[in-house]
Amino acid sequence: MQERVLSIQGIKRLPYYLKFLKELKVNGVAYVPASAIADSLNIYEVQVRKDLAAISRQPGKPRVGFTVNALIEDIEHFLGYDNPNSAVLVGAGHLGQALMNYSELENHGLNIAAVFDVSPDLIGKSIRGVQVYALEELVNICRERNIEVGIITTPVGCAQEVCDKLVEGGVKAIWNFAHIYLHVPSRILVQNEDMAVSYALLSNHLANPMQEILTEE
Amino acid sequence: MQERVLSIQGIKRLPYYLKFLKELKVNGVAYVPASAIADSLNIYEVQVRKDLAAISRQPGKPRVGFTVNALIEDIEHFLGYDNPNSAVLVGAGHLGQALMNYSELENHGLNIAAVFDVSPDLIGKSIRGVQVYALEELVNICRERNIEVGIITTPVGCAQEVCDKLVEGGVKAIWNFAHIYLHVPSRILVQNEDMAVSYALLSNHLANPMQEILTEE
DNA sequence: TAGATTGTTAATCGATTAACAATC
DNA sequence: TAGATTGTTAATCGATTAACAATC
Repeated sequence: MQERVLSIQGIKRLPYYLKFLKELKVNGVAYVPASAIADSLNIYEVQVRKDLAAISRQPGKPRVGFTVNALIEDIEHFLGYDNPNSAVLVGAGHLGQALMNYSELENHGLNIAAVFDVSPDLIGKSIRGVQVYALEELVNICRERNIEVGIITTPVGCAQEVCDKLVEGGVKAIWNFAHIYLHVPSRILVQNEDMAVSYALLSNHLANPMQEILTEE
Repeated sequence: MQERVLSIQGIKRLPYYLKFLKELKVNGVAYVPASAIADSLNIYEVQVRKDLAAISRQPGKPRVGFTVNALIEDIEHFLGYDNPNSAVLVGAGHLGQALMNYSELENHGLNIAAVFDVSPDLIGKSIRGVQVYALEELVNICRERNIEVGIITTPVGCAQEVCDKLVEGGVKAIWNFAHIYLHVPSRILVQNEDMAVSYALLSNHLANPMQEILTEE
């Protein structure tokens, strides 16, 4: 029997599978073969089958395919979307506010419990129903409310300092949008979302068009 | 002789090397060994050496290391930061405005020539000195000004439609921030920057802490 | 000279792709 | 039954890591 292990690249594909499956569901489609998922994303169907074999709790049926509803549930479960996490967001600039408006996060189990900023204009107000606090309160509020995830959308200059406070406050993971390599204890996961890295790939491709760089991230 | 080719993962590391090297330069450091770069990012020094071997135009010197200034120039050249590209940005919400404020992009050769939106409140105004136009003008302005890069920061619902217009307008690459797999002719590069993908990795890790997922993107 | 650091070649690891057997 | 689709095992490809020779 195959080991039920999914590659990191495979995990990255799951949100796209999920999006496609939800569209099928809305259109009332009950079953889907791996080939249809593969076609929608321009990848090989074997890859889809391997990914699904690692995460689906019921096997696909020959001549029929996979049950759309079951697959949606399995992917959501594997990605932990049924496992609520409490978070704080630090840095209420445009990027921070873009995240606050991204309702998918809430649907996927991420509850932003508090926002932090340095601007006196924002402190004490609320954004999308979430209170904005001064940075000084970060450690205490994280501890009191048992916060698991810290989101850093500050300027790069204070990102490490904010990160240290989040760690002190006891978070398990940091979602970092600043272009900096954060130093953290090894038990903490840092997930980087770095526009500078994404731009580097784009710029490099435009400067060296002979290189074959794939469209995937 | 080694082939001077850099892996995609290697390209993703370059912006971090660059950031570290610029800090050294500010501090007046003239030479740096690969081991110092590796230490700053918690990676193996052999990996740094391989990456640098692929992009540096002068070799490193035994007992001394690499020249900081030369390395900065070589990385910037390899990433195409000395190769200016003209761009348009579609979708002037929080995420779009965050990008407009990200001055690194301009320093790295990306000039945003025009912004597009559907909101009558924004059309005709300017953001950070860049004029906001109605979506109807997208194709024409791309053609007239020879735009090379289209940036999509719209809601997911209109992303494919905007993408089609950018392709019609003749862009070579699309920097896509919407959670959607864009269908484009094969000559066009799509660089995805997808928060939903990044979040999936984070959420999966929190739900299955036994899995060893690395901190790198 | 000895030692720090470089660059290269070979080995390992991880992910994708190909070939094929199993099943409804 | 034939054929569509599944899942698995083996082969290939790409990236990292280890071992080592070269140089100032």
